[in-house]
Amino acid sequence: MKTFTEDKHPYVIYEDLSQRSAGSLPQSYSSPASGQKFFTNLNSSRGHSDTSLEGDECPSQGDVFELRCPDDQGNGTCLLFGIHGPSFHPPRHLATPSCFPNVTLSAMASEPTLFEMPVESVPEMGLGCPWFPTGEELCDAAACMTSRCKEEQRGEGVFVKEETSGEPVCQTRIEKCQPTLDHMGENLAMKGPDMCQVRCSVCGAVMLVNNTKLVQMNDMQCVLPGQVLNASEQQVPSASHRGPPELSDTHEKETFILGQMVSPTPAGSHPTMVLPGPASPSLPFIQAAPTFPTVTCDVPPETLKRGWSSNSLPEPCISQFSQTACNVFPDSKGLLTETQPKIPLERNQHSGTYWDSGARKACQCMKSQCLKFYCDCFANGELCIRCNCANCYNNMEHAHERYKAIKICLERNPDAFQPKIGNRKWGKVKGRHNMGCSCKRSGCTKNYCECYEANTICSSTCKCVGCKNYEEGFKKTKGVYARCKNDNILSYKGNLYQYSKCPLACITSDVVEATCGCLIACAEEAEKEGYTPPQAEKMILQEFGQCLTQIIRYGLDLFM
DNA sequence: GAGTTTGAAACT
DNA sequence: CAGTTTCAAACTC
Repeated sequence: MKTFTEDKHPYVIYEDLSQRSAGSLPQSYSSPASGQKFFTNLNSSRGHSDTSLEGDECPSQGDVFELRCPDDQGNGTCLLFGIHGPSFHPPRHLATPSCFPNVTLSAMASEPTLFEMPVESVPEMGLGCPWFPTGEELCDAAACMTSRCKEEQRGEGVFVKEETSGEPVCQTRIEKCQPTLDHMGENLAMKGPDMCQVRCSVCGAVMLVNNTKLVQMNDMQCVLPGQVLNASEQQVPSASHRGPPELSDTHEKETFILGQMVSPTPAGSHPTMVLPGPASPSLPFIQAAPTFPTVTCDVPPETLKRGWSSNSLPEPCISQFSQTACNVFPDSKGLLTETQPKIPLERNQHSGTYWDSGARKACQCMKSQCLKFYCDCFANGELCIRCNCANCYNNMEHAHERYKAIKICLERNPDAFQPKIGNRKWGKVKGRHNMGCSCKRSGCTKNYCECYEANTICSSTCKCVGCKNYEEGFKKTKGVYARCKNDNILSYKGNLYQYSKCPLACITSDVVEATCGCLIACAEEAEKEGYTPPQAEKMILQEFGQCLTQIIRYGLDLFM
């Protein structure tokens, strides 16, 4: 194992893949950034790469890991695992599907896809961090669960999923659950109707869903091709389902269900179909389930015609899993169709992501295929759902193209999908725009301005001209500074020429005052945020550096 | 709703 | 890296 630092991110790389396969790799390692301990799930007996992170502690902010796990041929498959949280927007990490058979992506995509994991919300589970895929990945997983399968309802809430060959591969049961809590302590059930739990009785795959939102999923491993135990024929499973013996053996020996190691279903017995009660101690994470990116499916359950019952996983979600993404809507005759009416949302309906509780803004991209940052959906890391776009590729039907686009963006800017608004707070407004704006005509007082649109004031990172986007209270107390630091300095251009041709002449008393204003504001902010003196000092120095940079830049501009 | 304006993103 | 083009949202009429 090698640890090194590249850019700001520490990496851990397993170079000797045979070492890992042999099981000699440490069962745990420490984050080079935080010192936190991680456990690697090194169950190599399954015959395929299944490296995952299942530690008793969660990754911390800033941790980025790169793991290599071998595929069946022993080739190293690169897995990037980045943790940038905690933040409201979950961090992202890249993973190759083959590395995570437990989330069944291997059956869904041939290319890596984005994972997301809200590190601050991981509950204490005893066995460590489960994977918390996005709604998108949940769709993938569920699609995997349903791919090659057809659903057949056998009794209320019980479904047998069969391969098209007719051999059952998975049985699930759906039951209503008691309200679950997200990491903010909010009651998810308060946000939506019936909460259901979907569990595969064969392998323990678990999803939490409600009528409109698929909330959580755990262990979808039963859907892996060749890894699935035949529920009704466990004693003598067919070769097509058992897969390599070692896979099934492993599967039978160790199955993680809801964060607990449980005994496998006894051979020959009928799989247990009764779910533990919602308050069952065997469901520790349900008590404090983290908030998930949710996928809204707007088809009323009563309109569903087949498959899942009205109090279960809704049909549109299933559709979305296979990426006819919530496009199944009842037509005038009440029949489900694929022609979803595109519903324009109100303008300025805040462009919240699906992390927000509010409605998501629909894009109207015409030429970008929604695979460029022109598209807000794509830029927010979302799939286009109910958008008014044309020739959209920002969906799982074009997962390959989408992945490529994501990859390009990340290559161009590794933080491309990080939220643009930082956590720093200025008065009542939200944080700062990380990149700053470059407005020239709008005065930063219209929604053209990203800072203004995000309800943030412009900062020294902005390159705007004629900025009027500053905090009013600041204007009264801080004088010159209040005119926006950036614009403030720019505004001296005219006067500077009058003084001298020395670049230092740009450091007028006004500029000094403005700079001091910046620093004082920074100090006040640090105080308000409760930063420690070293933190505050660092923050102020950084601010000072930015001010100096601006002064130098504009000074040079003026006298060149 | 069509046309214009705007600024971010993409491109050169 | 700067200038230009493309793009989609915001805005105006």
